[in-house]
Amino acid sequence: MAARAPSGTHDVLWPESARWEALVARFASGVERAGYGLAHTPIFEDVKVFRRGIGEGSDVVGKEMYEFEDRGGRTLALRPEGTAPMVRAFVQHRPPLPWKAWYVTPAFRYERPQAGRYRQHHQLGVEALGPVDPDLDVEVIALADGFFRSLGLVAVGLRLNSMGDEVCRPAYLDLLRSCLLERRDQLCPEHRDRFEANPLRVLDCKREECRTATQGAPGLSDHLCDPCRAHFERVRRGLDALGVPYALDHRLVRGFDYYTRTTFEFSAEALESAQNGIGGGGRYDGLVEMLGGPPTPGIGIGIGIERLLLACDAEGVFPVDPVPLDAFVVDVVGGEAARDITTALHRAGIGADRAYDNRSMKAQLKSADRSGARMALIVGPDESAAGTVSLRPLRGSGDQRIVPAAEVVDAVRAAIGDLGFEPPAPVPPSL
RNA sequence: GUGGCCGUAGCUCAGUUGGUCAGAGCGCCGGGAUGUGGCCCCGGAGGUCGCGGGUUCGAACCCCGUCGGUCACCCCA
Repeated sequence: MAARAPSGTHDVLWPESARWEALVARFASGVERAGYGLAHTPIFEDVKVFRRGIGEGSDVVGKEMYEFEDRGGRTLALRPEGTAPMVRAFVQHRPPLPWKAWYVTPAFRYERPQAGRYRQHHQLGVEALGPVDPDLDVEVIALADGFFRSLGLVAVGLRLNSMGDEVCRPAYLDLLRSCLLERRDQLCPEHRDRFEANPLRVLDCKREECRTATQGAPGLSDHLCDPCRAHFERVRRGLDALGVPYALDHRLVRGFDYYTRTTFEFSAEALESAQNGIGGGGRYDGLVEMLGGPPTPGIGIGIGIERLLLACDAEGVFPVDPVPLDAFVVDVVGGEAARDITTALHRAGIGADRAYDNRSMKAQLKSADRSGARMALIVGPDESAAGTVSLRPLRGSGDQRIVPAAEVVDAVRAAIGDLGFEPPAPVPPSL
């Protein structure tokens, strides 16, 4: 049996990997322009980092974590999401507030794979700690919105809700519980006997029974305390002012316990598969304390790279454009010329590849063509004897010509311009 | 964790009611070309038909199991 990647994981090979790089770069330029700095944190953490914040009762902590014990007896877990580790890093280092950071990371969850859902997926995200300012919520949401649009995506929906805080949420939950108790018989079998622990789940249930049973149920956003209501209104006003479209959705419930106040979810409407959530996040004003830090509010968003790319495919946007090589060296007289010329080109900052194993000219030129290189540099018996190289354009227009071997680097550089391409960027001398 | 569908060459797939059914296209390698890629033509390599049992005179084709893939539920990115 041939080895293969574990279930739910996947390899990202060239040229798809180029698209990933471009996506990350696009995100980075957007958020760094807004003052967010890149942070790398370990891929695994003490399992408590996740248990405390995400919540023991959540599916992610309860049954989806990749947990393991290391040789020292520590119980660790591969990160199932990006926020908790970032907050842990904040608690540990206490950078000055406000702390605005972004990340790109794999995330691991033991779930049954399906379209747009993987056991290892990758997320881009930002976290902003310190301010309670609703404009910070607006900033984070607007950054994500702008990022999606910059990719060319059009069919992206944004749903918005408020989870309240420790003041108003408990009271609301009691209200909702009693309401559900009255209509218990109308709920779906799944929730009939288990809405006590997390009644919000019922609002999020997609079954027809629960849908109709909760038709007139109270929405959390209608039962917010004054500070939460004011915060929510200012977030909405900010989004309105910036022209970021959204829909209020009091059924929007997110699976992590740490969320307070503003929560939101971006979905790709162009995706026909079930998993169309491309980004989600919200405020977590109690999370820093849960992880042992001083009371510090915060807000963040996580964006799924795989799903985002699927959404781009569905809309036919954000295509890959791999950077082509400048030259491909064809050497049919032993290979020493290929070795020397490609190295000289590399040292000069010019992209060059070559054929190996002394194959036929036809085969080498075929490789040259497939490589996408802009020109072939041919060294055959004639050139070898004359101390020259034949420069044959493969892309663009131009005639084949013969140049002295000693001047091949300059000739290639000149030819790049002649063929109408951008000149190669200068490279550090060490390369 | 539960359920539907699927599992034939590197890739996409044909394979009629079980009896030359081990194939095609693409890709790959080589040749046609007097040293010159892309198009075309010719040839070649490559598969214990996921694996293990069973039924049968005979199974890629039927049955059971198993592994893998895929989609959906759940949940999330």
